Amino acid sequence: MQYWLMKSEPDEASIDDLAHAPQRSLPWTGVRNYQARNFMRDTMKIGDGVLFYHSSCPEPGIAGLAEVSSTPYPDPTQFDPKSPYYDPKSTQEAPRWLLVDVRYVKKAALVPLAALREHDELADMRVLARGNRLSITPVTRAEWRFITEKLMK
DNA sequence: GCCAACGTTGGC
DNA sequence: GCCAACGTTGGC
Repeated sequence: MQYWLMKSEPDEASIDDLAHAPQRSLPWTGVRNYQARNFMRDTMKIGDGVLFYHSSCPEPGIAGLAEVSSTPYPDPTQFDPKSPYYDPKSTQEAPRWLLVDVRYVKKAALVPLAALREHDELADMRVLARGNRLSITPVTRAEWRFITEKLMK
């Protein structure tokens, strides 16, 4: 059992969108970074905890909790020429991009990015590192507990 | 809209 | 394999 922080632009997929999706679950489409893909393909397991983070929006921060709800499979958007995530170099035989499904667990009062920065316990979080752009980052059990028990009440 | 930081591409 | 140029991310 591991923990993750996954960024999503709320204009694309917000915590509310996830809550109202069929089965309260959505495929995590659009990741086009190899490191983030590798986390989904190689490391994530069903049931892993997810901090659902809203990025590129007026109030960036952790908006709720989710969980990994599938094993990895090819991201269908890579094969769709009309999709902004279309990848002409990928093939059905050797798909380049794999994803997992993520299921809603709960919505919480937003824990803003600025609030995360206030706590020494979270100082090593990858998402807080200068220049961080990785959309999926591992979270330690201690960080997970601190955020879910102390900051999400 | 700005711009720092980063990942990817492609010429050599 | 190097590295400059380019495109993207994402907070502010």
